[in-house]
Amino acid sequence: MPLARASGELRNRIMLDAAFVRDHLDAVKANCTNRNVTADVDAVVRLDDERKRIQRLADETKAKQNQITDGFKKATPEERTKLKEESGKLKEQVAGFDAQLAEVEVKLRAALAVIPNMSHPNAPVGTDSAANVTVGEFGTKPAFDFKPKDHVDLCTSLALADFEAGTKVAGQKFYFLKNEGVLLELALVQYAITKLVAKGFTPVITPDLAKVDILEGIGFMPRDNAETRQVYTVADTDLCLIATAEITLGGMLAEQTIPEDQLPQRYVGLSHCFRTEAGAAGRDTRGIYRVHQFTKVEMFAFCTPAQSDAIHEEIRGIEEEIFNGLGIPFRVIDTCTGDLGGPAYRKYDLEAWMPGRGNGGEYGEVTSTSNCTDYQARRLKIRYRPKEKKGGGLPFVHTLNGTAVACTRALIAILENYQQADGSVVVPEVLRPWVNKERIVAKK
RNA sequence: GGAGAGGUGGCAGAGUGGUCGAAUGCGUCGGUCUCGAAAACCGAUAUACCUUCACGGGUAUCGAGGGUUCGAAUCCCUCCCUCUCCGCCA
Repeated sequence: MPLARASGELRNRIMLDAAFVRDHLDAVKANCTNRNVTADVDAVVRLDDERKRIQRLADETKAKQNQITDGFKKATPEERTKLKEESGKLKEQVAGFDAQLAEVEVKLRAALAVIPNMSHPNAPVGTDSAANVTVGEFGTKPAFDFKPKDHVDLCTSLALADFEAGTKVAGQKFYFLKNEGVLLELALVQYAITKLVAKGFTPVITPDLAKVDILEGIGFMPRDNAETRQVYTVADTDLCLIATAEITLGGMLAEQTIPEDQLPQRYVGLSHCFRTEAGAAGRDTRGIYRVHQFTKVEMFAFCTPAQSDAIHEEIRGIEEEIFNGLGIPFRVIDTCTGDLGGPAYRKYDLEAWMPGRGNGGEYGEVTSTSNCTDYQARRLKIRYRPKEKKGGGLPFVHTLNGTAVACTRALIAILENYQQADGSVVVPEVLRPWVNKERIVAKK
């Protein structure tokens, strides 16, 4: 099968950052420090200067060529021979400049690629998760008068999942869902999508694979070496298994210009998610907390810069509503700068209480919502056409994403919080229309 | 997978080697007219990058990449995509 080519449009995507870096050099450097990222910011300016220099030379040479062409028609035969000769020389020069330009652009792109997005002024500053701030707590942790089981025991005793079969068929960290495990997953999907459609989100089922260019535009690094790569690549193609529908939903509008009056656009996408979990070997090996494949309902929004802060709060509110609706206790974390990753400008995590986790229960991340401002839009070339025309180019949209329901993690929280002394699990009320029972009991 | 047709500006749609960044229509914006509106008329209306304090100037772009030529939307090659028909299949 032939490899699909990267489109020319996408190829130059990261170039556009250079001017911003140049204009905010100190702020960008400080941000890298806050984010605990080592990046040669000065190299960007240096390489950008070089790029401009070469481009000017190339453009001037091309202009000369065009002049020759313009004068060709009224030239005498002798003059024409001369002009052809001259044009040939210029052509060689242009080829040289273009080659240099391509080389510098590759370097510039590489230098820009490691620079993270700027950070929200209110995001807590800190280099690791210790600096994260809890900004809200919801629900009441269940008080058990028995020793609560973890989700692995519950899955096994209630026959909701088969981990051995998963390992046999696909390897460690794969699983089969069975019985009410299946019904619960489907119910969670229905619950989330139904709720979001009612809120005006457009439902989408996305591809489970996407091209490397799209992954990179969203901020993933599929070209990393196999040891550190977070996504699966498909051999002999330029495709990856997606790690989240954020990838496909964001890519959906790549290279488009959207009229301002069509913003914001809110989508709710359903997909499978595939993660190599490179670097997580040995961690969370039990059960379905950290797996290579799971199902997720994801929110995604495209909007103007003026709208993104409010939509971020809106998405966070929806995530809270979903977990409040499920009756699961959780807390909300305002992620600190060092923990934001590359694309996020600000990020909130919802951490659900998981009574079976660790020693006597622990919080575990169940959702995450990020405002990526124009970081992804620049790379994917998603612009909007403002109502009021102003000078200088079309601005980029802002993109936001947020988990509605990550099925495996939600499943853990449900099973562990809703378990009963007799080993059964009560089905959260909002899921009963789809599960069709109030309680999951052991099979005979 | 096979055969055919086609990919041009916000949209529709001309353009088959030389002022073509691109006719025309529609749309949009501004103006005239009007008490106001419609209609009519006049004008403006692609994007990116480089350059300039600014006016402006330059380069590139007609699906993508490469080639022929002094010169390519127009000719040649490769690829991608869309449509129609056939085959196959959930």
